[in-house]
Order: sequence, then structure tokens, then C-alpha cells
Amino acid sequence: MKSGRREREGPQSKGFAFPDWAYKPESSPGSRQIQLWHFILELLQKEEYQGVIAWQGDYGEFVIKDPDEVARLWGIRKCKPHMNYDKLSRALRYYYNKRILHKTKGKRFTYKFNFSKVVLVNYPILDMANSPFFLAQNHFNGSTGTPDCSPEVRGVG
DNA sequence: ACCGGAAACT
DNA sequence: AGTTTCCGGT
Repeated sequence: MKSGRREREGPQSKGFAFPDWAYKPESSPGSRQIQLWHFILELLQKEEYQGVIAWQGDYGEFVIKDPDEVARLWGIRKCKPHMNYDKLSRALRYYYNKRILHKTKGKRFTYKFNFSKVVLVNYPILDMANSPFFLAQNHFNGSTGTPDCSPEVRGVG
């Protein structure tokens, strides 16, 4: 039988799930703040946000059901009170060239992840054996979405 | 709604 | 580098 870890699967998710190691606590080396695509993944992972953003359609495809709310939540996380969908979507558009995302044309508020890129670039799968991802996964899942500007995470020293 | 250049900010 | 802000164009 397969030795891989079981994939996360919500009760009502239609067979779609990320492998556990796709979850990462923070951003890639270089930037300290959470990245937008991490945040999107985070919302997508939680069932309480299925009315706001959810997987839909093809593999890796998701639809933003409530653009204003997603923008609001992103604004809270980044402490940008004036965030809106216009600006958030600009950030998503920068992912096109980076090949992290692309737009599903014709479908409103619908984008699609390029998992091969997202996964391979950000997580050295080959190094999974002794990677901190399995540990990080717990950290990630335990995250309640504390804003990066929160005093809790800001300066302790 | 969606696109992408340009400049500013971190 | 990864956005945030702004905006003219489709």
C-alpha cells in the first residue's frame, strides 16, 4: 500500500484535498510576512469560509464567492484597512507571470492554482524526509489568523 | 470584471 | 521581492 500520509479531506469536499505538506506556516525565505497565496490556501482549507471562498470546478480551481469579504480578511491580516478586491486582485494578477495562479476565463472571480509550480518551488519535496513541513503543518493548522502587525507577533524583544 | 504599467512602500 | 496604491484601457 501507499506509504504517503493521508490527505486532508473535509466531509463535504468533493474528493479534492491538498496533501498535508502543502501547508506551510509562513512565507518563503526572504519575506517575513505571509504571502497572499498562503492566505488564500488558508481560507480554502477552512470550512467556515466556504461561503466566502471555496474550491470549485477543475483541480486547483477556486471561486471567490464574496470578494469584499476576502479583501476585508486579507486587509485585517496585513493590517491594511483600505484593502479591497480591486487591489487584492492586482496582487493575484502578479501571480500570473510567476505561474503560481492563472485566471479561469469566463468564470467570474475564478482562479486556478498551478500546484506543480506552487509546490515544487516553495517546498523541496525531495527533502520531505527530514523537512519541518510535517511539524509546520500543525503550526499552520493551529493558526487562528493573527494579523502580522499584531503586538503578539511584532516585537517581543 | 478584468488587465497590466507605473510608482511607492515594506 | 511582494505586494499596495492608483489608474487608463478593454
